[in-house]
Amino acid sequence: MTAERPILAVVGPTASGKSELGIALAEAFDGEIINCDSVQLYRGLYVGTAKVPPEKRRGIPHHLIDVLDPTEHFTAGEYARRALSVIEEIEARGKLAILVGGTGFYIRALRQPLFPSPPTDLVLRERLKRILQRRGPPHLHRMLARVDPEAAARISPRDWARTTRALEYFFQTGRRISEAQRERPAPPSLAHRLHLIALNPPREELYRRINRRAEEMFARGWVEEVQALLRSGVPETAKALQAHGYRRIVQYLRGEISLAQALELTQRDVRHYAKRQLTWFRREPNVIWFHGFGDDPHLQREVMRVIRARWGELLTDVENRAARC
RNA sequence: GGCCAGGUAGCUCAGUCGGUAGAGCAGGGGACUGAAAAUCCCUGUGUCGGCGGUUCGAUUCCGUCCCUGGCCA
Repeated sequence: MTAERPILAVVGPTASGKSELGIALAEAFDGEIINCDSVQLYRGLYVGTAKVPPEKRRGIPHHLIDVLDPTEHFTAGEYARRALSVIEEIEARGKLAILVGGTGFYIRALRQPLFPSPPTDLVLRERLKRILQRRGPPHLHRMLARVDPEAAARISPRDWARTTRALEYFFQTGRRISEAQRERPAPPSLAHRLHLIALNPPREELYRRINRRAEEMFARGWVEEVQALLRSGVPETAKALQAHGYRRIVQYLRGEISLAQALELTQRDVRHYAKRQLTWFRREPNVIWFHGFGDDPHLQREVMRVIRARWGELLTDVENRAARC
């Protein structure tokens, strides 16, 4: 069996150097980058998102970045559709598609499509949210148990996010989500060509980087960015403002916590998140792990070596071509 | 130097009327089917400051020493 042209995804915990590695790979193999980070999709959030600014992209096209307003609602299903069409465009140009980002759920939704579902009914969601606030998660869970016992059995009574989703689906369609979830469509034909380049740096060093990066972001005007967003009319409840740090700064601006607490809580939130990301990617198929940071030139060379060994003849090898001339 | 209050898990502390101890946070592991930077689940052996004494048995009582904080000189 002959190898097929790969689609790469640079994944791993936040602050592990995915963006740098992605750009290095795009330069080496004539690629374009597709963002796979649920927050970098939003415009107006810069200080706290670690987006690579356009002037540092070294001419590499970046897709699905800054494509949503902070108030816009977005889903993994929508991401999968858009990423799929971007991948097709990139490959039609004869380029290598490189997904870069830490949102594992989006990659999974791309590889293994979600069951068919109507788009989120935000009015219904708001109603359920009010019930949740008044009566608490177990009450919602009891509602679910009445209409979809199977789903309720699988979802923890305190897991209000999944409970809400299951109820939403039921009220929108009259069907049980536990049945619908079995009806996953066939994966897109390119799914099996997707290979994850996963970064797993030393944990202590990763946490040090996360802590330091959060401090720098505060020093670079993170609070001011949030104030500007709020002033421009973005509500505190906007999805984009629920991202790490952003939510803590909103709490700070409301006087609920001190600035020092906002920083500490942000650092902790991000560390927890990094750990969850690692848990997620450990479960994914088609993963090649690398133990280090993506901005480390040694690691970059190692990744390129592995890619060449595996798909060399299928890729446009910019570096080797240059060497031959 | 004197008096007082403390020294128990990485941190903050609870507790044992004497039978070798447990919470929160941190840390670790896991789940994840259209909010995913979301949401949820599991996970606690540590010379109970050191050394002596009393006791069948001391982290707990007594003595002493060391350390930290406060007040007084």
